[in-house]
Amino acid sequence: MNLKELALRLGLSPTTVSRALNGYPEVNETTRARVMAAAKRHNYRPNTRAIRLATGRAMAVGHVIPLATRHEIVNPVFADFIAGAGETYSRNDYDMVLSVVSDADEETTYRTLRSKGNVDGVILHAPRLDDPRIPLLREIGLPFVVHGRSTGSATPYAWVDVNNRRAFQRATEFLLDLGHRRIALVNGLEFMDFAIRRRTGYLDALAARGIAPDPALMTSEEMTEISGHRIGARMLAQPDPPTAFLASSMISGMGVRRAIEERGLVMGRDVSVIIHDDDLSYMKNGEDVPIYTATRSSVREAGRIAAEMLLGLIAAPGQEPPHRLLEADLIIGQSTGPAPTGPAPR
Amino acid sequence: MNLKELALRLGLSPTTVSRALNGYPEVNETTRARVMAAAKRHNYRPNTRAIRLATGRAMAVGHVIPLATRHEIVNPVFADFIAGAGETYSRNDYDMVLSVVSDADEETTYRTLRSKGNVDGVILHAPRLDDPRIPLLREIGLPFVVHGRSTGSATPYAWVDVNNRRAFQRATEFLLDLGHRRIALVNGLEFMDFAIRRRTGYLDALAARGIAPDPALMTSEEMTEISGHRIGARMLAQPDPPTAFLASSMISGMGVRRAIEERGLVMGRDVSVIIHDDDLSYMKNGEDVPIYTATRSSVREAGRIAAEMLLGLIAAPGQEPPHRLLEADLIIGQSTGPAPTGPAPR
DNA sequence: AATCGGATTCAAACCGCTTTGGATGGCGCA
DNA sequence: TGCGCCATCCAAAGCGGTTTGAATCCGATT
Repeated sequence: MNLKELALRLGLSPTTVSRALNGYPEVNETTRARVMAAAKRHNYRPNTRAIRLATGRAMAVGHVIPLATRHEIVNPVFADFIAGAGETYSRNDYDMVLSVVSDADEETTYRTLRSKGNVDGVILHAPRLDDPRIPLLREIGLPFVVHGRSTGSATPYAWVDVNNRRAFQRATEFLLDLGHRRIALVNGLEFMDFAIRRRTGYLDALAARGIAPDPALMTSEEMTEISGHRIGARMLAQPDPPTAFLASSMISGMGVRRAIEERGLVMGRDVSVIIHDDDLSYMKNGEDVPIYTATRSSVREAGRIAAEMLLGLIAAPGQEPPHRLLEADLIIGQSTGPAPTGPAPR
Repeated sequence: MNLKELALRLGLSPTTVSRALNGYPEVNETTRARVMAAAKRHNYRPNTRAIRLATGRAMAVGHVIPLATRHEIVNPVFADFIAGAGETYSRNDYDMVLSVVSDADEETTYRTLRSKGNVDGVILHAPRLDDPRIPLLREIGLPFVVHGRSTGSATPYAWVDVNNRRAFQRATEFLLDLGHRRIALVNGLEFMDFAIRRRTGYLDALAARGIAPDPALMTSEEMTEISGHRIGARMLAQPDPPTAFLASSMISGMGVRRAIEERGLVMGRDVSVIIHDDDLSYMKNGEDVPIYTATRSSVREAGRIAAEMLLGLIAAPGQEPPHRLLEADLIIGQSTGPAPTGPAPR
């Protein structure tokens, strides 16, 4: 059942039927009702491909998922971010098209997406320092929103980000207030923009209390359980071990916890741990009470917001690039406590 | 730059240019070379929307991601499955469109996808027992491939699945060979088809050795760390605790491990653990040597295979639905050992 | 020399919708 | 009665490709 056929049955022209269905004013309300009814009755759905060609809009947005060729890692937060964004898209009748692409091909992908007209805009994931994709997208004129920010980028751009600096600053302050002085930072890879900001927040808080950072307490690695465990174990074996850890993700936090418990110590009593919690649906920080004290910010919510921003940008191009800074909550769990006085047990 | 304009510059008709670019035989090779060169020079890319309308094909496949409304869980294996499938799609110039949809709207989504012509086929995720989506898709005539299987489904359908039954049977046998007699099953929710099959494999292995299953050792919950921990703790506190655990995912296995260590026991020495390892890129089972003994099957590879199967189905419809059963590897890690003789320590 | 057939090329229809630029008809008003 | 103005509807021209059916060219065949 297509428009022409429906029009035929109604004894109307395709023009009128199209207008009736799309809510244009120049059609009699009685007629509109008739058309609507007939459309429903015959289960008519306009062909998306035709709409797209006729309107020149793709009614789709792209998410280009870079596959770091070296370690082939798929970022675990994607699933939730996309779930959030997806809700927004379906509500607005947009398709979400994903391109999984090795990062060598990323530039080509954007250019192709643009010239073939597959999408009306894209979300940029996992930005780095002075990310070259930002000027690229600007140059080819494809509307985009960055999930995160890119320190050093000269081009203005739209973004949605968590206030990572402030989150880690607050977390550090919280630990300092509990009396901790040796606080380890288990950070993600620092070519990623968010990792840099987190470190800055950590350093700022230390500096404000006049505490010199100890390089031996600062690491920057992939955020896996293994890596968290290795780092935790190594640091706790030091002569002057940290009494608290600040971990960039729940997963690495779990590794740290394992290292703590392996030494017969108790998390929250002997050693404190704060993690950053993306509030992933398949990785909850406890069921009712949080296990870990955490800086929490829902990545799913970020997805929703980024998607809305992008649709706005597509609808009204040429405006000043908007942005949104989300504050993370500091939620108190059972993994933190006052710094132990005296020598550590064992 | 579009086809008409390119044709104009070349002094050819759009017909010829189109044919030259698409490799049709009825065009002089000299002309073809000229056309190709001009296309490259002017950076011509045919407009996808026009191709789609003209050919009647969407050149896109859909992945409908159900969002269980109750717990709003995004399945953590999606990211990797999709990464695998995505590679296949880009190689074949197909788009991957994701619809995130609450499972109440799932039927509508499939029907809409079909009648609006957004996709040429879909991948069905997370099948349940006698899954109603299978006859639905068959009825509306949308080609599809199921990731997993659906016990009890009368309609034939295409699928790609891991041999879950056999994997868990082998894992159980392995533990039995090590002398374990009280083996706990920490299974996923058993309305999911894969969970049922895993339990069957476990039961089969026990039965083959004449061991009666103990309901107190069999659980079926969401596969989270918390849940694994709770189950592990409860079971280990029983009067006659299990000496081994079989966990349906690495995450729940991590919870079990924590419960073990909390009791001062050592995994692999006092209590054995086998997990199922989907080989997720962000959740590796150890770096060089595996930590957990595991039944391993790459979900990313499954994505690749399912995507290829679907593209095949789209290209040649009406054939007998193909399927592919992937065997899981049983890889030996450090989490298993001979059953302790005598009473458990402590 | 006339005919034939293969190799090339082209004009035009078509895919299913939107949108522009009129037509048509009824009604109020001078 | 004549005119202008709305309200309503329609024919036709796109959108940018693919594909059908036919034309043209040319060397080969008879």
